[in-house]
Amino acid sequence: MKLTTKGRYAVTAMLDLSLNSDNGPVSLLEISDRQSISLSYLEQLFSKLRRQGLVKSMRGPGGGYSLSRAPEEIAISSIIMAVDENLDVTNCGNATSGCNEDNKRCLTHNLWMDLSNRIQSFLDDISLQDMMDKSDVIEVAARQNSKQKGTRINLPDSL
Amino acid sequence: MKLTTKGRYAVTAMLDLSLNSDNGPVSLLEISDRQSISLSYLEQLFSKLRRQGLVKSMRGPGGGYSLSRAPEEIAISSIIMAVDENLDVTNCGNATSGCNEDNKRCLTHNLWMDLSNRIQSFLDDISLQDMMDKSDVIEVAARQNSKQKGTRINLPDSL
DNA sequence: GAATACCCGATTAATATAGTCAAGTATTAC
DNA sequence: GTAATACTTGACTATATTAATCGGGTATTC
Repeated sequence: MKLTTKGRYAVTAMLDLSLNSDNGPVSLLEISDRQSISLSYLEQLFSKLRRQGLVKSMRGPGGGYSLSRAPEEIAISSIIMAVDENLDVTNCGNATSGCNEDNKRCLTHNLWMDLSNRIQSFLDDISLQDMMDKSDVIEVAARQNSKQKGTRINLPDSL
Repeated sequence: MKLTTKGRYAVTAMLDLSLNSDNGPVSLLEISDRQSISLSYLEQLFSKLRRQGLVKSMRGPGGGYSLSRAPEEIAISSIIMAVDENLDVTNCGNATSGCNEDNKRCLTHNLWMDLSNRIQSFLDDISLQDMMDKSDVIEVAARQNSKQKGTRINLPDSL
């Protein structure tokens, strides 16, 4: 489990998507505008999110992305892991052989794996819905929405 | 709160230090050998750890580093934060002004700060001692120790 | 005073992050 | 069916961070 800006971007984008998905699919261009994340970077992120089954894509005019399941069902951890492909946080490449065996250095491997697992299970318990429910989210989103033309709730970046 | 390999190195080194501090100060050279972390990189890390008051240094022959307080009193979070100087995980530079105000994008700022805080308080509750107490740590350390000449318990890297 | 080991700054190499560019393909609307 | 929309993909580039290296220090012990 890594916590990087990349993961933050992904969580931000997914939150934006979730908050704005009342009127059908959301295009990456919209998210790019609202969150000030470059379109191409979003494309990279959503390519991974789609392959991990977190979002569905619809092509053509009016197309875009939508959540593939309810926000209650999407854990923050799954978003972060989807874009942080590099899953092995260990130096030994998570090698099950030659690591615990033959005197290879593996003590902190276990330690870190354990810590990593605990952080992950912590993030497993926080869903997209949980984050949407936070009062300050609703406040800020509403305030920003009132200042804009569209009917959709807007989600700022700075994630 | 960021989780990077840098922080992992620091936690590894601190664990090694903690496990081997029975016979006085531990030199970085020892840690370097046991953990396969370059000496100069350790110097960089311990420079920060020392400035943050987590370790004490003693110069001269027989010198080295020692924990500045009991391992029960050292939270994993404090180690990671000591070496990850870059504390603001927000894009707006954690600006208290101009962020919540004037339509600057700051919703996910709050969200991420909250998430970051929750992760941090989670890591606040895990001490160096907690990690030392783990059974697999003791097992591996003992096994490795039995295969080496020195009397000290050895801690492998791959953190 | 020689050996040890911390201390510090500058430099470099490797990797990851973030963004760009360009050429696609599928779908919708007309 | 054609044009516009919008996703899809891959290659490429710039920047930042990470990790390591080097070369000189200073303090301390023996």
